[in-house]
Amino acid sequence: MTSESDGRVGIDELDARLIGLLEAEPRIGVLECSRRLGVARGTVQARLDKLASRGVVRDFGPRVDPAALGYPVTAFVTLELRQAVGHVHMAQRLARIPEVLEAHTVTGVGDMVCRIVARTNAELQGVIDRVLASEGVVRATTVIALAEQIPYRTLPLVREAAG
Amino acid sequence: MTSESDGRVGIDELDARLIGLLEAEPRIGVLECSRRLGVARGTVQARLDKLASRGVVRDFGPRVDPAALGYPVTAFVTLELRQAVGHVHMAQRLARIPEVLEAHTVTGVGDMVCRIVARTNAELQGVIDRVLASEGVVRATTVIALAEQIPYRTLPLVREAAG
DNA sequence: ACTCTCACTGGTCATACTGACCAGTCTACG
DNA sequence: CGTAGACTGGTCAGTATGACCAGTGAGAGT
Repeated sequence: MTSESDGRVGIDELDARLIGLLEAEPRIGVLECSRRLGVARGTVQARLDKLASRGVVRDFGPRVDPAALGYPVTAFVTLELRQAVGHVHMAQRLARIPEVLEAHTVTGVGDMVCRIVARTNAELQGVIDRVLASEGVVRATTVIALAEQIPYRTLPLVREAAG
Repeated sequence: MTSESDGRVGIDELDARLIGLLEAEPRIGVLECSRRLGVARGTVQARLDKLASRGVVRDFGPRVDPAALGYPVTAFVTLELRQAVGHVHMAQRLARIPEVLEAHTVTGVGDMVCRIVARTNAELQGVIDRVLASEGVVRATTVIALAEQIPYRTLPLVREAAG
């Protein structure tokens, strides 16, 4: 189970190669993976099962591109909440806005950070308005993402974890 | 092709249900999808092909959970760059740090926002140091994500786009 | 009214992947 | 030294896949 020397279960170099392979070509299937990695099919299957059961690989769901859906504008909004309003309550409100793709509570002056998208810069205003419509927001700071210099990735991290 | 009335190609309600289905249970395959959606298999296949070719569904790659990999700490770092240093150059430097999962150039006083992860809060410092080691960073603001109130999602947006 | 195009249906077909097994080998470890 | 765990290389039946096809219905354009 690739416990290096400590008790932690970690990631194998084979695991990393497997994930990398599936990342690059998700459609190839277990058999082809085993061929390319030079191991038996059962091994690949076992590794995948283990990665899935440990939660390292959550699933193989479709990765939707909001831009292709017609929402090319991305922005990050930092919310400062009135003390009285709980994060959970705020999160529930945000969850009802489809354009809110993600929300975190964070340290610092801002209490929450969320990622929102919109069809246009003009509509972005509308989305922000809906976010702010929730009473309890004392202040909000919005920055618009101009370019995705590094698109979301986990591969380097996986390789790093594999050692 | 689901052009509502304007020239734009959009998303169908069937498309949305299909994506939702695959999001919930990615392993079921085309045939099972067709059964659950009550349409012919060829239709599902055609829809999927179209969604893929239009880029709405980028791929079905493995979704890796950094926390399960041993990196439970997430933080957002806002970088203010010296004018002389180009974003591209900075992005290249950041790309070499595995813990940097994502980076955007943004409007506002900060010039870049990036998402980083670390094994512990202590190691987070190390990661930030590596980010700041890149000359050209005038100032950096870090906020640590305490909780993921809304995990990254696109389904509501897909449904919204489907109308 | 006619025809064209397009999407969908419901069916077939051969291919080949899947998940389940199994015995045997090798290594690390107590 | 013996055991547990991981990997190999093989088989097996079941079944999904991708590629087809003819026929139908709706909508657009002539």
